[in-house]
Amino acid sequence: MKNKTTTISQNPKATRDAKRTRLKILTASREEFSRHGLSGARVGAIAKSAGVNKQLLYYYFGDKEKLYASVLEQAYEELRTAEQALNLDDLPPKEAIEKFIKFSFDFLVEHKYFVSLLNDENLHEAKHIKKSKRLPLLHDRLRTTIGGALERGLAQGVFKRQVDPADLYISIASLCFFYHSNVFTMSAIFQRDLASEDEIAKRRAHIVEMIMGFLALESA
Amino acid sequence: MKNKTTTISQNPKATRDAKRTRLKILTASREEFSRHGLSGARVGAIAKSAGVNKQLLYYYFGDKEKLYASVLEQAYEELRTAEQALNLDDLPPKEAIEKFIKFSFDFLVEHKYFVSLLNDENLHEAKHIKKSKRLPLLHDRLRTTIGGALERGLAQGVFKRQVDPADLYISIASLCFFYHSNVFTMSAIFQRDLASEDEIAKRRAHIVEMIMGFLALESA
Amino acid sequence: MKNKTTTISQNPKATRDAKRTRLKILTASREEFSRHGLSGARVGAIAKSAGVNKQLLYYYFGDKEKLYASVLEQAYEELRTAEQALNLDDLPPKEAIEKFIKFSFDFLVEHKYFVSLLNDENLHEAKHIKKSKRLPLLHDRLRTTIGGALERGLAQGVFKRQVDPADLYISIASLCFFYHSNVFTMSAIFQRDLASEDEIAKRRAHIVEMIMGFLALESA
Amino acid sequence: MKNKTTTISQNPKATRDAKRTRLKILTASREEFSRHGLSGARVGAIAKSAGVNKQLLYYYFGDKEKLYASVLEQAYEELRTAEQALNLDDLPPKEAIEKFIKFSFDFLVEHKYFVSLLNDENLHEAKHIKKSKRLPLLHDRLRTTIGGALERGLAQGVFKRQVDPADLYISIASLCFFYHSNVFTMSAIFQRDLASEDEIAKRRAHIVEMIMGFLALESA
DNA sequence: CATGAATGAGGTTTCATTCAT
DNA sequence: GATGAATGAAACCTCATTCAT
Repeated sequence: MKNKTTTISQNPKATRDAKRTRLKILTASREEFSRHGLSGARVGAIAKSAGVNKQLLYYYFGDKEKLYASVLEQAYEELRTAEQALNLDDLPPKEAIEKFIKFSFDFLVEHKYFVSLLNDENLHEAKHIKKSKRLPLLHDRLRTTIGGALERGLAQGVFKRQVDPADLYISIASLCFFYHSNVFTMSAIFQRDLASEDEIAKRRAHIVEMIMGFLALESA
Repeated sequence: MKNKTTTISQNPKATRDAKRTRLKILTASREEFSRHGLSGARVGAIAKSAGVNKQLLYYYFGDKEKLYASVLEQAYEELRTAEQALNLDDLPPKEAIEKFIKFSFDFLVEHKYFVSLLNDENLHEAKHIKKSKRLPLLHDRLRTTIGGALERGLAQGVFKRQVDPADLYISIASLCFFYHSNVFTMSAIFQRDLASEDEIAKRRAHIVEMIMGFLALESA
Repeated sequence: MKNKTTTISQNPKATRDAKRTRLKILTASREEFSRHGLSGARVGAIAKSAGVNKQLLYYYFGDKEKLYASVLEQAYEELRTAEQALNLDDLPPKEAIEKFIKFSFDFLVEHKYFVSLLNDENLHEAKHIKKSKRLPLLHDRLRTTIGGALERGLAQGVFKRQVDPADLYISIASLCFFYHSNVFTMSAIFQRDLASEDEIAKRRAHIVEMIMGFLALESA
Repeated sequence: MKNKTTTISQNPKATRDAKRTRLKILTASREEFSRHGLSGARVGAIAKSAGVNKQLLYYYFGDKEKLYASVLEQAYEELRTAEQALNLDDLPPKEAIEKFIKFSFDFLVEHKYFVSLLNDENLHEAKHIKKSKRLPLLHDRLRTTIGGALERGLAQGVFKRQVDPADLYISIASLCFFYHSNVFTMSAIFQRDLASEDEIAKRRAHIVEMIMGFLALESA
């Protein structure tokens, strides 16, 4: 009786498994919201692709907007969790920052939905993630990690300038995020397929060089 | 026929002035689309805020999506026109690039709708602007201008590395665009108001320094 | 051009006649609301029986609840208008009161929807008619009329007691309204068909006698 | 088996006590149905306020409508039981009738839900209470009681007219019921708070006077 | 006796769009 | 060039009810 929940989750074919159902809904929602945005997404489409009754979305998440907020929170958590798994604190400063840049870039390649979700959330002035209490905490840890690497690098002389870790983070995020975020309009305008593997690899290198160069350069 | 339009536009209160009406609709649409995206925008809201009958939107633009495409095209034209007015070709290379960076940043401060419109269009994989024939042309001129400055700078020794003008453009755009595009989520997560005048000014300087530093640094 | 509206309303078959359409909706709504109450009524059923598109109800009335409020207001107006057409002020006091009682009773026989509408509105604690500004005014006139008859009767000695016109009105309304309002439960419990013509006529006489007797009796 | 229930009801905290659970559901239902009517009531709301699982309502009562019928029957029984506890047969005729009037009025003050329930049941043309077999029986006794008092009063000369007990009952019920039933719309229209203690006391006296006066008056 | 998970039908409302003038 | 009236499809959401345990 005690391990009832455990028992059920061990059964992958159980139909009455709340956790599994919740997750199926969340995954389907992420896909739909990232493809069409909050207002373009269709509750019916989510239910269908999750293979559940429409009403179940309401049963578990209340309404469309709360479901959207849950998707956002989950997406951010995924990012932060992966970041922490990098163990940057154990690396020498240059390696740490470089690894972080590459990770930031690659994460977006592998989680394309993240870009669209965030853009759409910005359209709504971040009102959904503002409600989350967990997210700022997760971010604090990241800031400490980057800040630590920068300080160590400065002490060891491999970095030449004092940089606010948040500022650096924003620059890295800018360079990584924009490319994926605007790949369609840029490709259209430059008439050049920026989504090709070659272009992506080139860009990745370009970003690493720009950031590392910046840190290695004495401030004016 | 020719002076008919002229005559009418001289009368600012004319109700039956096609050009004026078209413009009113376009302006209202830009606002609505940038605030809510294509699917979040409401045709009725546009008509109301433009002060015209809903049916007129259809009369002038066909349907919602064509109206959206018109707004996008107009927005891009505005940007490119302003860029050309900078006359970068007449400036020394460093001044030219620096001026371009600052312009790119400031334009987004003053035209916030541009950021949202572009993000939303990327959600739709740029399918609307792909239809435009004018936009690539406008862009070519820009590439030439930046490329020219880079070459002159390299020849004069003020820039130390060979850079593809498109790559540079993307980096500049990344750094400028992302900050405005993601100001809400970043503010929420960092719990710091990145939309304040101070933060914006700091960011602007940071970007200029990063790009100019990059160009001045010998490639690894 | 000027008498455009007039012209249209003269055409009984016009499809694009706002006034006629509004009225059709209102009539169908009155029927549906009186039969099923606010929450039991179906917007779709109203549209169907009015012979119009569902959306049109929203176009004209905003939402279900505003439509309900309009129905209530219209129903009350009908009652008050009919009351005023009685010209009670021109009659001797006894005749006036008696005519009023009979009218009050008969009105409910002929406008059965009125009873149900009012009962349902009381379930909602009169929140819809509270919003109406016209209704209290209409009622004031009635109070004056009844008050006048009572005073004249007292002066002439045909009535023996001083009665607050509002109190009398409530008593009359009670006796008339309840019978129609509770005809179903009473019939069920007494196992006697109180809706038959005979019973109704008997009741009508009984009420007149009770009220007139009361007024003729010296107060204890 | 017999004393099982007894045993359990001695334990007031038992969760598995059928009788207690049934009663909790019934009480919650009475509240919900009287507030919102049959169609406005929500099964989920009842379950929640009864503190039980929704499915239990179905287990005990079959469906929403049967639950509604049970509530109605219980309410009526409460009324008739209280009426019989008055022991009117043991009183002199005038006292008996007067006591009955006052009781009828006060009962509705203290059991406001009764008014709403009955109104709503009339909206449904009494179809639920029609199914009850007990209710007519209960009513017969009442008729006999009132009839007895009327006859005795006539014989003793304190009442001056022959009145059908059912007719008298209806008049009393009308005057008592309507006031509570329509207190909201009447207050709104007269712009006077008829729910205040003063108004209620005044009304109660008025009704007693009107009925007793009627009985004391020789028929025309 | 009791519960949480799940469903299907249908409810109100919104939306882009078209018709008739 | 401009309007108000009207539509059909589909959106979100709610509801009473049943299933599986």
